[in-house]
Amino acid sequence: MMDLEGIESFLTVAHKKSISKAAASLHITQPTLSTRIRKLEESLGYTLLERSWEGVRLSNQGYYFLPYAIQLLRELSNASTVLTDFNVSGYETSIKDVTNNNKDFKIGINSWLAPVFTKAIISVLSDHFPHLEYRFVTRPTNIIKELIHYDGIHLGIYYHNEQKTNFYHRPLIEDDMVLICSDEDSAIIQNNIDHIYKLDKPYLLFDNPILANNTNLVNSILSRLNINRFQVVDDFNVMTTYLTSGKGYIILPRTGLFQFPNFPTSRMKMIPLGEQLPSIGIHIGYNKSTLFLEEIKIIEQELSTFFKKENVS
Amino acid sequence: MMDLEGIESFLTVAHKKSISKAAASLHITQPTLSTRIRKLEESLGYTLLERSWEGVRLSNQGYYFLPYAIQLLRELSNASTVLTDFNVSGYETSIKDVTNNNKDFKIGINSWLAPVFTKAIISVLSDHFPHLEYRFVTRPTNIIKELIHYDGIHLGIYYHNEQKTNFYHRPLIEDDMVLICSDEDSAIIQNNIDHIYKLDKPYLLFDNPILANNTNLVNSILSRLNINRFQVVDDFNVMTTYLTSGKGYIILPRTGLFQFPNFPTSRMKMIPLGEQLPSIGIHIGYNKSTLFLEEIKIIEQELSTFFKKENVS
DNA sequence: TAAAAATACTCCATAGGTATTTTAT
DNA sequence: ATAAAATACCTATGGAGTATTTTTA
Repeated sequence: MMDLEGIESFLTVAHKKSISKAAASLHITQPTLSTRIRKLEESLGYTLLERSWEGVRLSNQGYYFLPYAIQLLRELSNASTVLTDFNVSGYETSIKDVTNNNKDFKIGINSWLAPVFTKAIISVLSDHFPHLEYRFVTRPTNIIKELIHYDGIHLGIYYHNEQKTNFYHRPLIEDDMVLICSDEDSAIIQNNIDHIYKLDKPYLLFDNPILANNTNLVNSILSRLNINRFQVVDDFNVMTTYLTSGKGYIILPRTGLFQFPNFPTSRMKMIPLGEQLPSIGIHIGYNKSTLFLEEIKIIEQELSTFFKKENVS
Repeated sequence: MMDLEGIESFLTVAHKKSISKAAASLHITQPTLSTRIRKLEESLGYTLLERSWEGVRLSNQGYYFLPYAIQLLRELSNASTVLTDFNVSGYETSIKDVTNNNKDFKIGINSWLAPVFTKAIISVLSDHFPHLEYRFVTRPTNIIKELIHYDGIHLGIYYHNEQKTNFYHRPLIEDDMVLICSDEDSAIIQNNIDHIYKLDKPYLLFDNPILANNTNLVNSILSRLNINRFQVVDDFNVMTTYLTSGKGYIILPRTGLFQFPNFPTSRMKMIPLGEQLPSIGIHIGYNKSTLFLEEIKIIEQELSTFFKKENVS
């Protein structure tokens, strides 16, 4: 199994651009570090370094892996910072609220769906359970699903994807896909996605975690539209800049529009794709053995009737 | 050093609520799992489980740690999904763009600062280097700093914090802090933060990564304003819902306002704090030995003059 | 040929297993 | 008394070191 020390070592090698030098700075021998890195590469299944007599340089995969390596290690230390450093700084009584979530009702929501559902949920809860303590956990779909499985949250709302669930879940509403592009480009496309080849622009592709959570969906869109050129983007704000600068176009669930600051703007157009692409389901899921079954039932029911009346705008 | 297997094991224990049962499902013996978990607790520095004769349950820290454990493991598998699964699905030539970032100019920007800087940077680059291939990397401040250090990006823009840097960096602009609250609450506060005690509402506190990246800043705000009650929030959209529902207030750098969808709205007010709280610097940083020094110099210069003219709105 | 990484081989630290004890109700 | 976790002790795998070989400009 993989060791975090191997990942730390990889970072040092990336910085020193040499296994020998990195080994020296880590106070271990060169062969030790050499095998450590090779072990890491083996357990990952791809090569991180390109070796040469002058030292090493990162491979494409190594470059892609680098931010994940850093983030992964920092996630650990961030959690520990809150749990250790913070609790000693004189806020013992109050800062406990950060971590004292043992008995709160915890609602997990996919990040893109937060603006759609939080308001409705808050109002249902204050109507029916005014004294209930609750908290939202906002993460990508797969994390929400795992949090339900591991009892880290009591209720989850997420986009349906290929990943199996071993808890109860059912669809809340169906969301359709829309195409977002600049004003001028929308005139070219004329509501028909088969015209997108006319745009000589890249498809804007969200990087992880979206990409890994929706490999099938992304693949089907790319092949349906014969897309062979794209630009990878890792953030909604950057996406907005690319779109308003006319540097590309993207296909999203309609609910994703809530992520754009100040949508609609004059520089961005939304084209509903209706039947041209399959819709995507938004699901609600929970363990039936949860403590908060009563609360969940009411939320489930209220959200269903709420969305029967008015569509997602 | 910590082992990912220990973290996986912790998740199984969380699910099974018993070390013995988790051990059985992992096909290891109970004492093995017992010591494995204790090793994990020792290296983290806090207790994850509350043991009893009926089994185990998560401690407060265990509950807080759980989403980090999941996210950390999935980060790894997400990176690998893109690097392995994706490359075999018939898009060998095009999907390479996702990972083939070996020679692109990579610009790291703090997530909150992306809407402030990306547009300006894109226009500088298309003016001066129309053929340059570039890419934005949007992460929390500390990740951006580490990415510069490990040569994962060539240029970074981030909020200045206590963490030391071992590369060149200098301030671009100073940002002041603002208080955001509901319309009614702003009438009570009257532009003076010493009146916030009059609001009988929690301070809305961003969870990690913001929290771990700004412990000093957060501590100084909490003690300056004598805040002893707060609500932890992990997402800007959820924050927006809390604010517009009048469920709390928050203090942010002014540039953070760009994160709110549709700001300003009628239900939210911004109160500039001016001299009442210290300002926060926005820095630009890079390794002076980078390949893209020419590009960086011009970006640095253009951004400086750009922000001398017009303030951050 | 020289400077780097890889390989071969030995050794010991530690993770895992078995048997047993402790704990709490 | 029982069902769980913890402890003691032994064993064996694998990570780290030393010495040496391979690689490539």
